Amino acid sequence: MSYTIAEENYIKSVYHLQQQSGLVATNHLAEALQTQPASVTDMVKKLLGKKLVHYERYKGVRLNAAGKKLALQIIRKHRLWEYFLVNTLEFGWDEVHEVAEQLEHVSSSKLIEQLDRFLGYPRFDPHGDPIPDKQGKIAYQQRLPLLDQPHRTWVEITAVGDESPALLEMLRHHHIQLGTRLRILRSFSFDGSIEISVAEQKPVTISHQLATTLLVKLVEHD
Amino acid sequence: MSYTIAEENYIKSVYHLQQQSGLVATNHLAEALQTQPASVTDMVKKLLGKKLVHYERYKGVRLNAAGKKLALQIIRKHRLWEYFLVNTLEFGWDEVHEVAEQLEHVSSSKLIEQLDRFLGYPRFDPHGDPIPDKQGKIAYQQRLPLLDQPHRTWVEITAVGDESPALLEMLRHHHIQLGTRLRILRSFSFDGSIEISVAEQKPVTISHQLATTLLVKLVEHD
DNA sequence: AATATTTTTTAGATTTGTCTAAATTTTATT
DNA sequence: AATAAAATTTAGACAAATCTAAAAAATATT
Repeated sequence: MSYTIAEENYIKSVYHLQQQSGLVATNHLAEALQTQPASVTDMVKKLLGKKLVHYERYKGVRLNAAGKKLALQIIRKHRLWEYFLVNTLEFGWDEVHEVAEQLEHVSSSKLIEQLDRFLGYPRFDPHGDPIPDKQGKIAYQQRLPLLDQPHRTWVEITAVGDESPALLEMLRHHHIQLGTRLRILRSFSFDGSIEISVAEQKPVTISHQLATTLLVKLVEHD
Repeated sequence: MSYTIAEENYIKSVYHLQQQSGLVATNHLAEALQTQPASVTDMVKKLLGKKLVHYERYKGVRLNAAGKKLALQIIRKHRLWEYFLVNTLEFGWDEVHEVAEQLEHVSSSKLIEQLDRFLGYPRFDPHGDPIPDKQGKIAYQQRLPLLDQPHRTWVEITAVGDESPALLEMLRHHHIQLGTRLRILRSFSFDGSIEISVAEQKPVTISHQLATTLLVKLVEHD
């Protein structure tokens, strides 16, 4: 079976929203999709007819198994294209979202398989979000706030809080990207800035604001 | 200004059909687009409203300057994606058309510019059709039937007659592809087959049927 | 030239996805 | 518990792109 672009966008939005709220409210979905609540009700009924969601009037929507599978396929396509745009076509990460929104609706299983292969089966997109595999399986990874980590513990950057070009510029300046290893050496109570050592280089200081955007996992260091 | 997928498909079809016939007939367009003549009339009126075509009732359509420019942009996207699919993602050339039909409607000038750059600014797609450049300029190349060429004259393959997997298999077997240099050594009247020398290798014989699919340009050989 | 055939257009209907305005249900407040 | 407010659904309408059937124009045939 195949789905329209509008249907795919609804399914993707429901998936993201239900991660937080379980049942997704009509108004919530309407806001996410920049549309009217009445339109949401209409479309949700259609998705119910196509057996992709559970839905009860005045209660809310959530995906059933088929809906989740579809959502993961779409998210897989979206994130693979984002990875492609950043790593192959040298897009800045602030420029990829809109284009990936379009590319994710191109329907060809061979295209996605070959793209995945060409890219080397990446498991995380440029923002650190996991790329579902062909079966929809997601690799999980810790995403702990850097600022919660004890001093001198080695960690690795797994994601960043936003996708602004300003943040990207900042990170480039400090040679920080996904996968970069670092540890906190000390923190300053005056302005909340912290001193870190990036990949065993000499220490640098970064602002509190920058530090809060960084999410990490714990790693053993030798 | 931006256009719907339906509008883009009409513009592309008019472009291809008017190459041959000048003015494009409603029925002709309907057949090419696998739709009803009545639908074509409706859409042509819309394209007229958007100032992309010349149109007179009962006479036919043709693109104006704006329509031609748009058509070339779409064809550029289509052929760049085909090149990408074959050369980067290792698609067989019989598998690319349907996917490129979808990708050509993705709208992002940065995407196309970066793709073009990544591919090395190719001027011909995998079938030998020219890829319009950013300005819509097309590189022309001779496409002479191989069988019309005098014996012992060096030529280079510039295009092939069809895109079947069977032909692709045949060409791979003989190490013939776009850009391959060869010359006819002799021809056999019995079955129309010809003996050729591919890239100075030892001569091989190919069938008349295969030979007729090959289009070439003349080259100087040293 | 008159008639038949083909091509094209018009008229009216359908589907998809959306909208506004009004009605209904749920939730919050007094 | 009654009422006010918020959320949601229903009803009816609209634009885009298509369709079928009928009418009109152009072309071909006798």
